[in-house]
Amino acid sequence: MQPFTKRVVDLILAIPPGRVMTYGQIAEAAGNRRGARQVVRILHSLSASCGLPWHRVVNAQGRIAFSDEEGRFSQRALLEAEGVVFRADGRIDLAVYRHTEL
DNA sequence: AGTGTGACTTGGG
DNA sequence: ACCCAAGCCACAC
Repeated sequence: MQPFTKRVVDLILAIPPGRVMTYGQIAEAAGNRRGARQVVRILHSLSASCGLPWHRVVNAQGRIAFSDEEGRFSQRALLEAEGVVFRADGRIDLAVYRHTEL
């Protein structure tokens, strides 16, 4: 496993319940500001096998980055279960829930 | 080897 | 608010 990948995984695992991080933020924290898509791929490929909390990762607009209807529903349900409140337009307030890596 | 695509981001009009 | 172009990078065909 590459260093970048490990960093990304660690960062995601370090997100406390009720908080979220954006792809770009994770990528930057992991050392590659332009690696948002890489983060996406990692999540997509490892969440299934490693039980990563993919639901705590959203796009820069505070919206669930998912094309699948079921996936979005699941993620919303999981986040709400952790205390995250969604706005009327289906977004979450990043100013409140964004987890900064210290 | 070349091309297209995506669970992205940022910046400009 | 919305749409679009460019940047970046791994993977599938």
